[in-house]
Amino acid sequence: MLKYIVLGLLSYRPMSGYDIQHWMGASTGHFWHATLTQVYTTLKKLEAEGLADSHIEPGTDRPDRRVYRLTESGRADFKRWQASVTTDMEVKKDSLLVKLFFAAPEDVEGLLTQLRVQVTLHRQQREAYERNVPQAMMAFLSDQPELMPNAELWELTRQYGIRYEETYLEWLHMAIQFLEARHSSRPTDEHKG
Amino acid sequence: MLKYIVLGLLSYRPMSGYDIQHWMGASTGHFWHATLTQVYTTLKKLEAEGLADSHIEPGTDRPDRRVYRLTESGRADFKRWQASVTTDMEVKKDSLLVKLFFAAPEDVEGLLTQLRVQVTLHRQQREAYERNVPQAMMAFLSDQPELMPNAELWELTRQYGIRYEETYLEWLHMAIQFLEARHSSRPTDEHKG
DNA sequence: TCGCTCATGTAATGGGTTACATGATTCA
DNA sequence: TGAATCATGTAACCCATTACATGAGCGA
Repeated sequence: MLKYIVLGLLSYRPMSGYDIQHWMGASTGHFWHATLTQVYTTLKKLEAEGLADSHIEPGTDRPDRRVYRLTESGRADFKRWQASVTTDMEVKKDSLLVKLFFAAPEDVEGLLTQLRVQVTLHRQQREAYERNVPQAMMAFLSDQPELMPNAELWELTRQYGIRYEETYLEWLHMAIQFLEARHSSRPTDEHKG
Repeated sequence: MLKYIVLGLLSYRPMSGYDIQHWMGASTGHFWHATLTQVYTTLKKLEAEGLADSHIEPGTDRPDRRVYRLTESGRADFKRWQASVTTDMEVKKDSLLVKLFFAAPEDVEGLLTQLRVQVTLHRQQREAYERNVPQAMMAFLSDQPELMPNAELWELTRQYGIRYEETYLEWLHMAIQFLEARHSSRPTDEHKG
């Protein structure tokens, strides 16, 4: 799958591995990410498969860059993938839910701590979608104004991110309220006889 | 991570690999899943690490089963994990969003097809949370009524699943409406939630 | 001086999927 | 008769993470 994000970014313009990692973080980062290592190995594989080619761009006061460009074959492969209909739903793995599911029901305090930390994290994530992501999109567009029509699609995925975080936060509040209510209705051992 | 789902299920009662796969599908299936192969290899590793032990239960008219049971060490390891606070947010990878992000803006028809298929899939998923998941929980509880207090936590994760699917569906409708409007005034099939 | 950004990669390991291999019983 | 359920596993492969290795320039 990372293959297609890399092909997708290269379909906009030629890029180095470093560029790809950078723009991936700013654009698809909230629904797909990868480490730099993975990007470099993916690019190497794409070149071996003939879907991209590369050349070295010497840097004057910066390190040399290996810049990759889509080949015709690469562009065709990407279009073929775009046209294929996605019919499988991948499970969104979430270790917080695993923890909650298998928690000891009597350890309400521990659970509440976990959930409150998540509230902070998901708020930060929502902030990022509202501030950083639009900024990154603008930065990209100022380099390539011809991608303006694509920005509408980017915006749809950003809307998804915002809605997702809002739902997560609402659910967290609900869960916290529920557990708090349970907790206070259960007196501690000291009061029992 | 699968390690902890397996430990979690074994903390309820001793089980075979087949059992674990079965109950995982019915319980944590919507936020974590695994193939049978993976379950068997995970169990083997748990036994090698001394976190579980196993014995063969001969089957009379069915195949023999290798039943695993948590060791003290396994129970301690699981508790340690439960107490550790989850502070990293894992990115929920979604190839549909990748496709949407990198789509050709002029191919509105292709996009609409993709999105409409997703509506069907996510409706099915929502149905599953509303019908199959509660049934599976009941089935498990009828075997082990003492897990009744845990069922409240299971229910919280189910609520998460329902909310997630509803948000996804709302977002899909929004995206479809948006693209239809852009595309001009071509009437299409209905898609009500 | 410390940390960040720029810039490239290899090696080892771990996690997960697919294919392969086997075989009885039950139900439509 | 054919599919589903029950039940176990190995081998090969692919994908992803972490650690390792290098090194210049810039701003606080």
